[in-house]
Amino acid sequence: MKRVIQSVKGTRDFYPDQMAIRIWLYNTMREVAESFGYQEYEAPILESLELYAAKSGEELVKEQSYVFTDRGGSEITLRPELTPSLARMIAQKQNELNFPVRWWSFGPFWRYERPQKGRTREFFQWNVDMLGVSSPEADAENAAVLATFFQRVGLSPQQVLILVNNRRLTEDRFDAYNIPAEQRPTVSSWIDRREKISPEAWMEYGKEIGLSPEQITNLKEMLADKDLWKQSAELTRFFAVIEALGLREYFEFDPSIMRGLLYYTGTVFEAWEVGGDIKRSILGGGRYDNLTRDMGGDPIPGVGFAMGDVVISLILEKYGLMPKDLYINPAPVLVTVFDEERLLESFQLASELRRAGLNVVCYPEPAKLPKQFKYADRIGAKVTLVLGPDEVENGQVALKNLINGEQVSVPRETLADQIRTIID
RNA sequence: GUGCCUGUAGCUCAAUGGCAGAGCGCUACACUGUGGCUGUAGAGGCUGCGGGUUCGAAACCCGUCAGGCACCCCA
Repeated sequence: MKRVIQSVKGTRDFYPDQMAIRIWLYNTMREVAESFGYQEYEAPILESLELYAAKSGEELVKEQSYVFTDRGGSEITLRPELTPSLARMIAQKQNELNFPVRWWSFGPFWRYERPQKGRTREFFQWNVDMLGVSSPEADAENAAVLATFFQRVGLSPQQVLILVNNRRLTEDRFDAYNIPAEQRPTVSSWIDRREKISPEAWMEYGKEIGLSPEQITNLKEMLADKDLWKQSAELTRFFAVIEALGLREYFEFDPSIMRGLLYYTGTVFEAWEVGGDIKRSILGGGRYDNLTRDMGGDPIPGVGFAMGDVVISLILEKYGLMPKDLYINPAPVLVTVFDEERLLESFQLASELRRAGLNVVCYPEPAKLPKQFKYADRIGAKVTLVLGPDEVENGQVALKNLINGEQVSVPRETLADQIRTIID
């Protein structure tokens, strides 16, 4: 076996087929975001480690980030998420921006973890954020962007759901149950694990982290209360807007949604596949009102979500919603090279047609015609041109329609127009 | 970081201790000025790597590297 140098673990090669899918995803995201008036932006891929130290999850920064020391001795991170960069960009220009700001982005991110189904080390992420207002209506409008995305790609509420909770609501319950602040992260992860382990193991774990029987009973009641959101003014207003936008069926209140990132302060949401065999959140988002302050700016409230390309692709594939035959040959015309003597003539013909506005491939060397026709067929060309001795002599070009197999001899002056009637 | 599974032709895989194979793909010819379809032929292998057991190893054992899946965490 020939030795080919391996690609880096957890990365993906995007051959033209896969690139076509990525571009399709990108275009769909752009169209949906722009329909809500969001503007595209981009942040650096390299950031200082310090940027994440404050508020991203501890594991995300310490265990999962790609960190290296550059030649000047600075600690640099390959960005594991976008929100801190966004907060910095907003904080830097807080006096010039026209709030509320609606921004979106789609780019690469890196996290060092063991690759598995739905998880790679290098992935792309769609980020959609609104900053400058703190209203629950802004939360709802932001979340509506992704429900609209689901609609747009053909995912129904029977296939995917956006589960919503609110940090302040949860905090109120924790207050009521006398759970001390330092214990809350542990309790959150205990709640997170409920679906993953057996009820007995879950109860046992609850005792281990120091919850009293009474607290456990209270928390179980909280998790079972599907109407708890009505006690939250924010969620009540949130769902009213979602209702008005006609997207209510995509949303469901779920008191067990916790979110690991530390910077969320209010409404939080995650999307999950309903069918259940893809056990990974499709996206996560929520309100973060202190992030720009933590970057050294004034406190500017914000809300946003991030969706990775890997899980959404799995979902789209599962439901057969990935568009077929995306890769279309950009050049529908192939000019053959009859032989050595006619090579330059063929190149000139191709150039002539390009000036007439057509995308044209010229076979790059003299080869047997069957080989050239086969190549034309494989790349998906629609017409093939032959410039042989006969054609050169009487100023014509043989034009073969590869779709129906018909071939005609055409004068050079009308060739471009003739081709257009076939490829359109 | 922990556990399980898998590494054989370009790709997908078979061969359960006894001659290393199939399908697809590739090349040539049938068809020297024409693709798809069909037929015939051909090329292509240190069975991931290193060691061990055995008369004999792709297979069994040990090690190692790589990949996949699950946990952890998360997009």
